Amino acid sequence: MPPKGAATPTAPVVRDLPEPPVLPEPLPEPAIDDLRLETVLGVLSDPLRLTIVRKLLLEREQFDHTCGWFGLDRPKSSLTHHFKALREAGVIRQRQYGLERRSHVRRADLDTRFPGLLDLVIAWTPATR
Amino acid sequence: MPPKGAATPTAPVVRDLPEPPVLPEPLPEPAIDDLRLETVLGVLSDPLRLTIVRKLLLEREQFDHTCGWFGLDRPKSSLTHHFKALREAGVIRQRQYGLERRSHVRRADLDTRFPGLLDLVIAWTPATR
DNA sequence: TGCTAACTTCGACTTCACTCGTACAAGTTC
DNA sequence: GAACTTGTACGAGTGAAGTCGAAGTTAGCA
Repeated sequence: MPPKGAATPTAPVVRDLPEPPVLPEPLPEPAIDDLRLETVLGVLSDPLRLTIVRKLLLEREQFDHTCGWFGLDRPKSSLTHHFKALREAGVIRQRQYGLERRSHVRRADLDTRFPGLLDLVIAWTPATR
Repeated sequence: MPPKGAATPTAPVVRDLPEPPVLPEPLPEPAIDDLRLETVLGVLSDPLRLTIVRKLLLEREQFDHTCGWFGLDRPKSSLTHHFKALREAGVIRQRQYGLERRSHVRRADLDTRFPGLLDLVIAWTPATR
């Protein structure tokens, strides 16, 4: 992921950028050494959450995405629940951009602690029934 | 422990049961193409079941093992529950040897469908607390 | 100042999974 | 056949997790 917090010599006067010049702090999440396999597996054992993580991995991972970007047909309160579960298990990182809460997969951390796991998520396809 | 299913010729009357084959048939289990990642992850998200699978993988995998072999400090009915869950998810194969029901990991099937997953189980260690 | 959008928090409901006691079944051994 | 061993089946209790409506919070904006 490219570091975009570098102070540019040209002071930004344009304010409608999708990405603020300073990256917001991530919401509370477990440190890489606190990631637990059983917790990560448990949080990934849900088809909806597998869909979320897989979509994050496949499409434009270099950017964060809002909850609404996924186009999931669930109430917002349900989505909040699942995104929170993913974040507290250490699978995704969430940052607050003004009103929006954007997410991306902690790919480097997961590849370090559980190599190959995200490849299984990418290869996953929903059940056909 | 080797299988001891050899029928003794001193049996007075052969019941109307079929002659036992060399290797007992596996208990009902999903075919390899029916293995579902979300189901396998869900069944492996339990520390006790991770312990069972990891022990099967690490110690003398070439043999089947009975439930009692694991030395788990749980009632038998609880162990039955977990072994059944593992078998129905496709993680282990169980065969009936007389009184005993022996289990081993479906390593080849899992490596084919979910490469790298069992390596994560082997590398897993229980939480220290 | 008030409206809107994006998301959270709360709470209730439901469903599901884990735990385990009890009873039962099937081989083994004496 | 009786006792023992190994494990299953059933069912109840408990707690965790998913679902989602309703109300609240916050940032941007007119």
